[in-house]
Amino acid sequence: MYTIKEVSEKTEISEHTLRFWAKIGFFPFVKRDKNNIRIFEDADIEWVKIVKCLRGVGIDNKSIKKYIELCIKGDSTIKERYDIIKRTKEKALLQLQELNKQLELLDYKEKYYKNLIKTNSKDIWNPMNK
Amino acid sequence: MYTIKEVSEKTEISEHTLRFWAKIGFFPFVKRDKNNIRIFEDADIEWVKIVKCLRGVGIDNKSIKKYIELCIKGDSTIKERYDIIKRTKEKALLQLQELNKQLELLDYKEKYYKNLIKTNSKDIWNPMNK
DNA sequence: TATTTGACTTTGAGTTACTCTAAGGTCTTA
DNA sequence: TAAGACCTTAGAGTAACTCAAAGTCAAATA
Repeated sequence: MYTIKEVSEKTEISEHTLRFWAKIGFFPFVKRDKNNIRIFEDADIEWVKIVKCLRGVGIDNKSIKKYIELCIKGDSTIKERYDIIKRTKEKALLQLQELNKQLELLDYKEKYYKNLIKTNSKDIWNPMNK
Repeated sequence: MYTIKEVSEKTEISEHTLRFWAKIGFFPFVKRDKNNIRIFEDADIEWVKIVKCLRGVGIDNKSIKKYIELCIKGDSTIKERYDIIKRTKEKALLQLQELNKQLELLDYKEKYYKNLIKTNSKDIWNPMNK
């Protein structure tokens, strides 16, 4: 059983964001104690990680909410949930490609600047080198 | 020489966003024709791609603006620009790790659902499986 | 020639997803 | 009993788009 602060530390999601996610219905299973304080179980932490994963690959909050509702609805929605996960994975793979391209560009620029500094030469006006 | 529409197609950045970026000073080198229409050169396209790359790895607009100003300032800022690129690259590498972790989770879930469908079994209430 | 089409312009409002502040309740420790 | 560390909520503020409205201009079509 964890407080929101502990969940924040475990998941690396800020308390603010966790409360915001709670408010918009991302944690329908989290109980409260007699003082109205949220008590997260281990299973809730896993749930937070899933939400973090979906947000992390750019799924918007409305779609995440929809997925959560499908989970609650039960077995009849398994196929639909499978499709969502599959599409999300495909999206994430595209992001991976994009990120690798960006890393290549950053690597090129890092080396360019490093060489400029080492040889004490002047920068040439060419956007590729900026 | 390209119109904003062509730049949008070449860079996969919406015209809206390109105009927004222009407004906040991301393209200080783009000229206008006699009708006040922006004319992008090949070098400007490269520049757009660099901005896209920096935004893509989550650098905020204020920091991008600062980097652009350092570029304009000239050779005295080379070391500072090198540091920015280096830190950005490190940030992107962390994102790559994170994305790979997320892909692992999505892959696990995809397989889980696939198996549920194949064996026509029931979902077990466990957040790892949602 | 007139008008319609389509690309461009600007300003400014709307949206998403946080992010933060203020005001306040409860519990433990000095 | 008061300070400190937790927690709560409502609501304001922010970043980065995203879109709509209103308008200019030039080429293509009736």
